[in-house]
Amino acid sequence: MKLPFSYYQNPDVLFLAKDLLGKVLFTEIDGEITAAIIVETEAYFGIHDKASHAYGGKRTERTEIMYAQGGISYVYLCYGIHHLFNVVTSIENEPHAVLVRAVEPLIGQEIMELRRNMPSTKSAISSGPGSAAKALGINRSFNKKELTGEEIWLEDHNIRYNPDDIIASPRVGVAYAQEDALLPWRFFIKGNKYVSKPNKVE
DNA sequence: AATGAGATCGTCT
DNA sequence: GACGATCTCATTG
Repeated sequence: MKLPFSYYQNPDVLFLAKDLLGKVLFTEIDGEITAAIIVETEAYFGIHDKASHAYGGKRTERTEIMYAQGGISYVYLCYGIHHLFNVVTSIENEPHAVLVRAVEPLIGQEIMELRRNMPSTKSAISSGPGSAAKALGINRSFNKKELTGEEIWLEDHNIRYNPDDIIASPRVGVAYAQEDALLPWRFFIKGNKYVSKPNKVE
């Protein structure tokens, strides 16, 4: 059930960003399990991607984890408020990553409702990278965790989408990346209500 | 429905 | 000292 470490070693981050759609992201915190289906992702293409924190081969204390081999989490604080969860992918020294931008609550919805202070029927409960992470209880302490561990992991529940229902569009909030901001490296499930607002076209 | 501003802090220059 | 891979709420731009 749990996705094996080898799954994340795939060097094709664009493939993985699409393939992660439909996979189920679990967290266990103080014995409380929550899980949600990934319905929106973005690929960050290592050192050649102006939108990536690792652009140009930049290595800092924060970005170092992106250079690890795939199968580790990269969680960082954005705008001083939100924790954004990424899946580090590919081989060592190839700092590819996939940002999880939206999830559909599956297990432990009552717990997510408490964390987000809203009913799980509202799409805003886990729409957008900051909200999705918060619904699953992901904060900075989840940085650099093995995704095959006991605190955070992914499972394949055999949820499959029709290729026609997977939409590719430009990534959100990366205007500073100039021409790379136009690359269609955001992937989401057509019609899924938890997909985040920007450019939500069908 | 759309727009705008404020919140808030770790990281890097 | 400046700046975000954002979200929410208030206003009506």
